[in-house]
Amino acid sequence: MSVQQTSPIIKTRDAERSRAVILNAALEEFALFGLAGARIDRIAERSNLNKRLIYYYFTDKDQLFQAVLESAYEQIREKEKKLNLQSLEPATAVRTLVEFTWNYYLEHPEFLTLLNSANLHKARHIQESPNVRALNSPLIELLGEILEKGRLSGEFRGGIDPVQLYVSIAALSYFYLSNNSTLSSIFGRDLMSPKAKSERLSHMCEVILGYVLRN
Amino acid sequence: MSVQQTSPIIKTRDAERSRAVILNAALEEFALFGLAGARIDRIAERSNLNKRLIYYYFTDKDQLFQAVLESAYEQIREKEKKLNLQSLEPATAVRTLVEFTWNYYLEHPEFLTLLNSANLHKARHIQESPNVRALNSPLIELLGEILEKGRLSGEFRGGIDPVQLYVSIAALSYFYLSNNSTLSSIFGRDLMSPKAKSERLSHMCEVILGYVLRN
DNA sequence: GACTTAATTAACGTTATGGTTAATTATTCG
DNA sequence: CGAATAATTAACCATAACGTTAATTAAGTC
Repeated sequence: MSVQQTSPIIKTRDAERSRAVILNAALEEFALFGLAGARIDRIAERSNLNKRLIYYYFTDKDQLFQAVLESAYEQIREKEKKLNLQSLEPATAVRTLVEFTWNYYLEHPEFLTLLNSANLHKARHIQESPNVRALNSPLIELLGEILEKGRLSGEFRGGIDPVQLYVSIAALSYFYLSNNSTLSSIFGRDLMSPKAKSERLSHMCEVILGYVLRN
Repeated sequence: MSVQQTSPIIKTRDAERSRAVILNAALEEFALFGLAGARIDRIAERSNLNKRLIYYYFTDKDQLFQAVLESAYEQIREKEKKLNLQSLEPATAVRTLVEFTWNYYLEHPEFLTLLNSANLHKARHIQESPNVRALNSPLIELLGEILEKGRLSGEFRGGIDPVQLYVSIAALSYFYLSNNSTLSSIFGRDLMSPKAKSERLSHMCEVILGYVLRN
């Protein structure tokens, strides 16, 4: 019975797979250490692939970072689409967006640290990426329509700028999670306990809906 | 007439001054490149002092970063105190806090990037700094009192957690400014024009006061 | 004004790091 | 099957980066 012996593990070659594995390892590394703190050698180790392949597929560290960013944006945009906000009542749509944003950031802390790195570099990597800029959040237009619908039915106040609202919705979750460590330290209070998290979500919904709803 | 010739610039020695110069140069460097991206050699150049002095006064990069953080926190706490919120009407106090936060972040972008770096490192440098933790935002207690006063007079709603409110106030300004580059890029809209900035401040005041005020 | 101590400097050592060279092994395709 | 091409590897290079050694110069002190 000649079973696969010990571990010579015959690796079948697959460019797509290798590329994806590297991208994922890089995502982890960049999220953990930032762009400057990330180590190419460590990304190679993480992916169990030869370092040279990173350069083979991504040219250099910056382009690798750019690719990681692009992929991260694609992923959140993908999930945003699935929300189908246009089919919901305006108030429900806004609440759903708040909840989605919160949960997405909670489940993807890498996304936050990645964006922080991108911003430290003045979004250079995004500007150089036609891909990301093309994804140009159609969410904003959708949110505009939702606000208009709500205003016409009389339940929303008028004059709300969808960009301001979107930024505020993101801000409330983002800051709490991204700065959780310093905040918890300063306040001497665990902001990530289940109770704290649920209180945060309630609070954010109250703030945002309180603002949007005419009353 | 033997005037101070050319430029041998007799440097008087002053430990306090040197320490302060280094601290300031380090603040700039860390704010610009993050902890990992910052270069000790560059900090030496920035301060026009010998590199060895950095180690002489601050031991190593991490402790230097910690000192920079401590100093940054001290500065904002100092300014917060001067607001004298306790002497204002509750609604005015809250509005003042929103405006102060916005302006402070606007005038001190280094503070934001510094905090981002601190958070990337899980606030390790703050936990190791009894100094910062002692500064334990007395603002929260003050805010609690303001909320209570507003509730008693009937103009504020009840049941507001001062920590949640404080985090939200900070969040609205912080995220907008810290993530300004990516946001501007994604939305294809300059968020830092005077008009955009003034709109942002109005929006934030509406959101926060709308939440706090009973109506 | 010699002596001690504190501030400052130049030069150096070691390791880590991004990136490359050049060879090798698998895969594809006529 | 055999040539051409694509994926993968090991070993290497240059330099940048943190931190140190050890000497030097200014400031106090008696």
